[in-house]
This record gives sequence, C-alpha cells and structure tokens, in this order.
Amino acid sequence: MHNRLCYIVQLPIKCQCLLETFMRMRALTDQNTKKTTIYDLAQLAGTSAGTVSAVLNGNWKKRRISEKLATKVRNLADEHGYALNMQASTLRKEKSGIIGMVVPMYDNRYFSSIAQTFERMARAAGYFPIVTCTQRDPELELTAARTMLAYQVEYLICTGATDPDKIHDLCAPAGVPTLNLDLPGKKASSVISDNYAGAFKLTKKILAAAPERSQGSLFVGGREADHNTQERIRGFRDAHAEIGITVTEDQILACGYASQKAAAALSRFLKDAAEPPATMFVNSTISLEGVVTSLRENDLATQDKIVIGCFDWDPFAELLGGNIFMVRQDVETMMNALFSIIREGSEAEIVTIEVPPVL
Amino acid sequence: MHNRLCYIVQLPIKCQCLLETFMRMRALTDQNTKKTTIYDLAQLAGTSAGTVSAVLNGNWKKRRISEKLATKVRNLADEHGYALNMQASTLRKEKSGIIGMVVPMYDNRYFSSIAQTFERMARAAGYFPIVTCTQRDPELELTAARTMLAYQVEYLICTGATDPDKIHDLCAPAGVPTLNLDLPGKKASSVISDNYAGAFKLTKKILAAAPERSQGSLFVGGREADHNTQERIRGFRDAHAEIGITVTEDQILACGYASQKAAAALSRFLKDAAEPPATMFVNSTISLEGVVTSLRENDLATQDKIVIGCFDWDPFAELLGGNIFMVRQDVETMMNALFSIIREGSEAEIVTIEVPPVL
DNA sequence: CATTGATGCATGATCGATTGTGCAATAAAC
DNA sequence: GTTTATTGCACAATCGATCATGCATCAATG
Repeated sequence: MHNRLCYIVQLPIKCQCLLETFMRMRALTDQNTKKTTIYDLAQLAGTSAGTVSAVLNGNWKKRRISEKLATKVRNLADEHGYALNMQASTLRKEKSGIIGMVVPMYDNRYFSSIAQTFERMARAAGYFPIVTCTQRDPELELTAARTMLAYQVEYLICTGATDPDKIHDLCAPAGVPTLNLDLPGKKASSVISDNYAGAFKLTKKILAAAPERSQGSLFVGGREADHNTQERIRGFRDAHAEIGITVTEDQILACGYASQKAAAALSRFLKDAAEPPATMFVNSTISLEGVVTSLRENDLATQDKIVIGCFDWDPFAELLGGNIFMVRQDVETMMNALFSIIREGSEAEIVTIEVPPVL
Repeated sequence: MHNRLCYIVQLPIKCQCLLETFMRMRALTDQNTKKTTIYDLAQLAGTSAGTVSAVLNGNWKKRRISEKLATKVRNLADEHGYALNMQASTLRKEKSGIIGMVVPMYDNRYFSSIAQTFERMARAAGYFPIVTCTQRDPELELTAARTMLAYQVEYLICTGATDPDKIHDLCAPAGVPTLNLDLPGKKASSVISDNYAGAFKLTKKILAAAPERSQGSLFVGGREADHNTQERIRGFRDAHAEIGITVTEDQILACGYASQKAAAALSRFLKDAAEPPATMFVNSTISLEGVVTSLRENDLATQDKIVIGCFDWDPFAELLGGNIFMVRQDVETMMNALFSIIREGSEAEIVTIEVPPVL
C-alpha cells in the first residue's frame, strides 16, 4: 500500500556520469520536496508505521515497544529530519491543539502586549496559538473566525471584537467555545478591564493635580456605543460628582479612537473655548497621539498647563513629561483570568471578570 | 462506511418526557460537538461526498455537476454551518496554504507593523498567515520553526532571527523555502533595510543640527555582532569622516538593544564625560526609551541640548519634542519586496534586497 | 507436556476532503 | 435503429497518523 516504487534501470557505461548527476538531483529533490513520513521511517527501521507512530508520540511504553527499537526509530527520525504531519495527526485525533485569537491591531502597546502574552501562556498550556489581526474590520472578523474554524481551533478568543456574539454564533454549531477579551459579549464569558473603577481613580487623580481654571475637564476619544467607553464616561462623571461637579454633554468628545479624529475634535473644541481645559481624560494612546498633536498645533505644550489622564499605557507617552498620568490595563492578570477559564472548561456558566487596571 | 448509526428505541409512554429531554440534549450536544462533514451533507442532499466536495470547493463546473444540485448542496451547507476541515483538505492536497512568520517581539512599531502588513499581504495573496513571536529566544526560534513545519507551512519568513541559517537548515530537508527579513542570512534570500545609507543620512542630519561642543557624537544601542548594527556604525563613521572627524571606539556604545542596557551604558558614559555629547545616534526605539530615561535621571532634557537621531520610528517618540530625528524603516516596500520574491518562486538564486528607510 | 501469561510487534480501520476513473442515461449524428 | 458524444453523477483510492485488536513467541507454572 505505502510502497514508494523505485525503478532500477541498467544503463550503458556511457551514461554513468549522467546517471550520477541524475541521482544527485533526485536525492536533492527528494530531500527537498518529499517530507519523511512514518512509513519511510518504518521501512528504514524494518518495522511498521504504527510502531513508529507510537515511538514518536510517546506512548510506546503503553504499546510495549522495546527500548531498543524505540531508540533506533528515534535516531532515524533525527537523522532524516522527520517532522510530524499535524494535519494527519489532527484529522485522526480530532483534536488540533490550536487556540485562536483575533485582535483588532498590533500597533499599540495594549494589543501587542495581549498578543504576546497570549502566545506565551498558550504555549505554556500546551496549545499552538494562532493570532490574527482583523484591522477593525467587522467583515474580516467573521472571515477570520470562519478560517480559524476550518483549521479546527479548539478555542477562539475574541479581543476587542465589534460583535463578539456573532462570532459566538458562528462557532457554537461547530462546538468551538469562544471567550471575549477587552470588550464583553453576552453569549460567552468575558475578561475585561474594570473600566469604571479605573476611570474613576484616574479622574480623581487628574482633578487633584488640576490647576484652578474656569474651563473644566474634557473627555476625548472612544465610541459612545462601546461598552468600555460608556463605563469610563460613567467613572469620569462620578469622580466629578464626588467633588460636586456635574459633567455636561459638551465635555464629552466621543469622537472615535483614531488619532486624527481625536485631533480634529479637540481642535474644534479649542477654537470655541475661551480657555483650554484644566484636565483631559483621553480614552486610549491612539487618541492621545491626536490630542498631543492638536495641542502642539494650538501652541499648548503639555507642560504644566493641562493635566492629562490617559486610559492606556505607552512608554514614550509616559516620557512626554508634563502632567500626564496613565493607567495601564493589567494584561498579565487579564490573561491569567482568561486561561483559568479555559482550564476550568466550558461547563461553567457565563461570567464576566473585571480586572482593575493599575495607575 | 460513513453511516452514523442512530438507534431508535421504543419506550413506554411514561418515559416520553424523559425521552424528549434526552433528544433535546442530544440535539444540543450533536450540534455542539459534531461538526458537519461533506458526508453529512451528501446524505442530506441524497448525493455523494465527492459531489459535495466538488460543489463546495468550486470545481463543480469541471466535474459537470448540475446547477440545480450545486445550489441545493450550497444551501444545505449554509443551513448547517458547514466549515471545511482544513486538516483533511491539506492532507489530501498536500498543500496547506499556510505561510509562517517568526518575529522577535510585537511590542514596538517596527515589528508590529511588519506583522500587520504581513498578514494583510499574505491574505491578499491567498495564503493563511501564521505569525508567532519568539521573544528573542534562539531556542524558541527553532522550536517555533519546527512547529510551523509540522503544520505544513509552505513558506517561512524569519524576521530578525538570531540564526536564520539554522532555521533554513531545518526547513530545507522538508522542502520548505525560507526568507529572511530585517536581518540577512547566507542560505536564503533576504529583505533588509539599507542600514548603511540610512545611518549615513541620519548622521549627517544630526551633525548639521548639532551645537558646537567639545564632546562629539555617541552611538548607543545594538549588538556589535549583528549585521544591522555593523552597517549602521559604518554609516555613522563615514558620515563623520566626510566632515573630517574620526570616530573613536569609546564613542560606540553597542550595549544591546534593551532599554535598561542603553540607560545604564549612557549613564556610565555621562558620569565620566566632562560635557554631554552634542549628538547621539540611537539604534532603535527600544534603546531610545533607555536613553531618554537616562537623560531625565541626569537632568538633561532632550530640548535643544542634545540632538538625537533614532534609527526607528515611534509616533510618541516623535512627539517628545526637542531635536529628535527618526528614520522610519519602509515596511510597506520591504514587504512588497518579500512577496514579490515569493511570487517569483524559489527557483531564482539567493538575493539580498536593501530597502532605503525614510527620514 | 499442556496451559497460562506476558512480551513485542503487525494489521487494518479510521479521520474528512480530493480526484482519477468509470458507468449509466440522455441527446445528437449518421 | 445503431453508433457516438455529452451530461451527470457515484465509486474508491489516497494523503499520514492513530489506536483497537490480534497474533506470534517465549517464559513460567502446574
């Protein structure tokens, strides 16, 4: 069945050198295109494929294979650079060992740290992590999820997904559990930052450091529709309420996260205002980029003049100097929570874990 | 062969409600754990698995399947949320469509931009991209490469790899071509920044903007052993030579990339020096973090006092203000070069493409 | 010497999708 | 009416690894 036929031809002496060249090429091609399989190793070791498989995947003890044969097979595997064919293995075992994650972007510290930590922990848990970024494109989110399903992922983590519940509905019929990270969903467990508490603390901090000024605070960035922004605005409001200040609608610029949008929104605000705001709550480092740019353009350095609080962390932003405070979402703890849910199994009910960020 | 047996049992009426509950559970479990296969769809459509396969993978025209049957099969597939089993498909076709990439880290703009662009372009080229970060761990680099081989990647891109040639040697016997990105290798084609030209230009720029001072320039960050650092030092030297200055060994602090190392090396330097350097060439944003920290600690703001050139780009670093110039490695062009090599096929000889970075 | 048990391995079915081959049924050509 | 061509599909082998089953061989026991 698995015999690889080999035609041996008798050639006249004249052709010997040609033959040699051919054999070298074949050897090269063989090694270059044909991967060694357990059948090849079985033939070389004079044993069966099943035995080779047992030796290489570690349960040869159970199958009572002799130490001697096991060693021989392992040596041959090393010599020939044997690599397991995961597709075949997965197909048979019906378990891929793959855990998937979709993230919106890599290009800020929060998400890149999530991706990096996810890979590390997944590997430590014995999974093969596949991370893919969906460019904040809802369409691509679904396509990516579908593709991950095709690759038989055992778990799918939806990070900052536009519509995590739709992804859940895609995965559920295939028996693939999902988890939400950063943004919560209703149909699967979620691990998110404690946005309210973080925003509340951060706001108190900047209010305490704020200079006296008629023009009060400003909230910049994020989308009113998204859960995180709502919670942060609530924290922002309540921290003000605590010292007897009511935040009005015009103090909230939920203009989206993109830096250009934040810059534009802030510039518009500054044009109408008599005085710059005393404090600003900026909803992400991405938005902060826009805020800083806008301040530059309006000849307002960060230094001392305006106290900024940013819900997110970036090392260089921190070095910007001036009165800038950042809360750092606790990625390590969030990811630990995530993997503890995964370890518990999907039996449990739907939970939402809120991890406090650190100032 | 592929019949899924279904035992139908006649139960006394008493048990009817129990049965109902059972059926609901079974339905749930069935839908939750068993994925729909082409055999399931074939049975539902009253046709054969081969036909279903042909319909779903698009070559049903070639196989002369009627429009009517094709539509029926497609509808059934949609209804039942059918997802292709890639493992089975790959196993049979002996082509996975997977393209792999290893990167050292995600947490700086350069590498995260590379990862992001890679994913986008790979998808556009019809591949399924798998990116994994190896934490600058040479051991993990090899392990990751081996795992990628097991998953039957068709191509492997080694980004900033410690020893790309070793990875090549791992992949070659399996017939998997490799490409090097960012750091060159000898055994496969490479796409890298034109480090010499970039460094030369950047150095000229900071020299032109430099204040007159006895203490000249400093080169901070990177490893003497790595190709990029060598080339940048060469550019740094030559730009000085052009205006008649010879760079001495003590002006080169190739202390590694890590920010702490850069901070420590610079602080040590500043302790011994009578005066701070007029200009500094910093070898990456990571190192720049350390440099800025060290300057802070030594009460030297960036403002006007020291002209800094950084070989790498970060939006916030750019906003730091003061005399700081950054060259941005041209990721888009580099990745285009990479994929054009991939499209050409691996027939061609080993080439090294140097892409000029932009100031 | 016959029976039991342990040891060491081979055999073959199986996972799901793909694809070359072949065989009916109908249509077209002579 | 017979031959040829075309349409429309079913069948079965195959990819590589896994694992339940089974069959020799040899030692131990009665």
